Amino acid sequence: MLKITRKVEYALIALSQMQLKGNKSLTSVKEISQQNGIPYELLAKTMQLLARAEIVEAVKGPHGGYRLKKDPSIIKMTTFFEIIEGPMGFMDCSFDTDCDQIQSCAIRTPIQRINDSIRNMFNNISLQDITMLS
Amino acid sequence: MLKITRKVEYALIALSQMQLKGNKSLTSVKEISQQNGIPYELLAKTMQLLARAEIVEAVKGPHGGYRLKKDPSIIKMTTFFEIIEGPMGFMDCSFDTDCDQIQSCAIRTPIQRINDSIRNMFNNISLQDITMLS
DNA sequence: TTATATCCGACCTATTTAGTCCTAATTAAA
DNA sequence: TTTAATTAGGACTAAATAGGTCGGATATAA
Ligand code: SF4
Ligand code: SF4
Repeated sequence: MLKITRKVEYALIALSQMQLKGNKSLTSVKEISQQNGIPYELLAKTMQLLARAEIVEAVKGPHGGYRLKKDPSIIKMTTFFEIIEGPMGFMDCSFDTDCDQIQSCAIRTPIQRINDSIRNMFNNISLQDITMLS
Repeated sequence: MLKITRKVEYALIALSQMQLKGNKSLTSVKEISQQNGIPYELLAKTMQLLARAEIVEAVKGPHGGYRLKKDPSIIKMTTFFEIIEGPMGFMDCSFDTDCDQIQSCAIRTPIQRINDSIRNMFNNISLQDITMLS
């Protein structure tokens, strides 16, 4: 419960490694997956999500790979999570309205406040805060 | 991702309802499950966890049920979550040491800080903060 | 032309979450 | 003393999510 997924972890590791190399040079999925013991195909798909969202830029062909496209310091963790995993919410009713109890639910309001606090917290953490290890 | 489970929600709803009735009278699982459209057996098992943890007190037999045993204002949400779902952590390495990358992992430290912030947040929210609707 | 990349969907597997079933044990009340 | 209502708890099944794999397409440097 309340865990991040491997895909998110892998993406963070990848970006962290790319930042180390500087954002001029390209880093391939192969390189990242080998150096960190991450399943190639899964990381590849995750990088594709980041490319679609224009977090990184892809260069195809031999000696291709990815490079950072946006400054990680302006990317919120909330955004990052949702690029990879889709809508994020503490409970179902925070992003869809399918719950039967939604009218009479006694805990919805207080728990929604917690949801907001968490979102708020991740809105104030940037990708840079995690990938720039210190 | 980052969602609470139904068991946690059901437990919160149950406790919320019990608090409304006052902590002298007993509330049965049947009553709670019917009034809130919650699966009886699942709620029953969840209440048993709370009883073992002495959050509530059980009374068997006809007209039996549960009543609050501890003051909800002194129970941290962290504790509550872990009673129901077991060890809570943002990633695997925050409560077990089985991850292969644990030595070389570039993101462990910064992400551990986030984990600590979340724990800290839930250490400062009491059960009462959620079950006493306002 | 070939080898090396990303791209992308379909698929499979494992794990976790959610829900069900069945059989005690306890006890108030008929 | 029997019956019905309640909690206790294990075994099981079903559904949803997470994690991982495969195959083929597209682009491009050498
Ligand atoms: S309405 Fe209540 S029970 Fe339904 S998802 Fe929201 S918090 Fe949970
Ligand atoms: S060591 Fe790194 S990869 Fe492993 S669980 Fe911890 S954060 Fe995730």
